[in-house]
Amino acid sequence: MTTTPEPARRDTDHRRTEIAAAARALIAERGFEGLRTRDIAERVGINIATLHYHVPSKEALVELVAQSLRDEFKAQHLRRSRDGLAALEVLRLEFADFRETLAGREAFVVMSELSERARRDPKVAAVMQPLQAFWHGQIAEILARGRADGSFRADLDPAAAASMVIGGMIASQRSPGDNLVNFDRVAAELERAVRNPAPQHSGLLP
Amino acid sequence: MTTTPEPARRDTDHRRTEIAAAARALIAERGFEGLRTRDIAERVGINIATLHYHVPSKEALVELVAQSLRDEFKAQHLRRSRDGLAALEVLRLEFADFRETLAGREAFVVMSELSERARRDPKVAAVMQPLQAFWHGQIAEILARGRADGSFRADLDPAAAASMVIGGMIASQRSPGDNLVNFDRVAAELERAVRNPAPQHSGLLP
DNA sequence: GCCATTCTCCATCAATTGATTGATTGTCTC
DNA sequence: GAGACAATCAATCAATTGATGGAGAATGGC
Repeated sequence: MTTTPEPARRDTDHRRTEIAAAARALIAERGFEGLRTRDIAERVGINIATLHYHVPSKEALVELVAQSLRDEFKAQHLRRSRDGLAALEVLRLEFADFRETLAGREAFVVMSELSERARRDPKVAAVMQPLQAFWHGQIAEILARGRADGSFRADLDPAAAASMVIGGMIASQRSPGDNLVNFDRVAAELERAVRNPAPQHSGLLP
Repeated sequence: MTTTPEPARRDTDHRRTEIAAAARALIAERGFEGLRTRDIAERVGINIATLHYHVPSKEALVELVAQSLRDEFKAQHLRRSRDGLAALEVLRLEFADFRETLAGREAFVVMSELSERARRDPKVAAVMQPLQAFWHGQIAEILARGRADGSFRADLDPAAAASMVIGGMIASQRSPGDNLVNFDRVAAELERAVRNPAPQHSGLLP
């Protein structure tokens, strides 16, 4: 790998992917404060100059990391088909998606870190904000559908409840103890929190 | 202030407070990545060497910031008396407390930043974790009380629901639009999410 | 008045860090 | 094989940054 010089072909995309992966790992370990271009280059097994050849600046590097995370979430979301499922079932798919991200740990930590950074880095915000808006919108839509078909509470505010759902999932990771166990408990509670306590019959209303 | 030399009395505590305040403001503006001891000293109006006289190292400085935030939250929590209030009323006090923190903006951002940093800085974790545990425990207790007296759902999981409440409050700040408006919407939704849809009469149960 | 203590600043260090320069190697095209 | 291009590295720069040493000024106790 490192000793045998790889074929000097046009693998800029490949190198950028490697760099993004190394950067993500380091961000997960030390946060943005501890992120050093040298460390990234070392982990990839290349010279700093080579790193700068593929990614011109640290700013561009952070943007690259944000994009790589966004692409991963997009791909993950598309992996599970939502066709013809009831609102509650789709909500459970969202839980499953997030649970999967949690299991890998790294992606979740990097996402938290990026969300924080997006507060003052417009380039990162430009990547993360649409992602978060999409996520929030998806869940709000699920909740609105469930409210309409009577499976969720009639007094549900879809947008506000979406924040509650997302926030609950994230906050479940701040408690001590096993991460996945905590998540499952909160997910179950979220389900009870949005379900209709007095579900309608499938028929019409007067 | 800067021209007139202040009386060189034993005001180390005062200086440390000033330093903590300046550090908090700078963390809110630029995050931990952008936190420079020189900038803090400049904002306080003292020399870097003087800063290091009062706070020996940057590590100690971060710890100081964490402590100052913890003390503020403690003081804020004690300001409102909870005596003799119903569970729902106490929950609303928690909402009011958080809303107050939000209005100041800085404390909320610094808290988020510190929570992130606590992940890999044991000294920060030692300050922040008990604080978060206390907050979570308080809310879980309120929820358990409300469940017991029938004002909250009977199938409530207090610990999980506490994560949901805290997470919802925090997540309300990630949505676009006015922060306080978003918070109020989510707080109202959280209230509906935990309330008992079929409240008992005030009498006994068989 | 004298001295210890506290607080402050000027000057400076040593290390770190993002970035660049110039040269080298291998591959593809013609 | 000559030229163009992609990819890589060793060496180095300039700026930043946390931290220190030593000296000066104000205060309080005696």
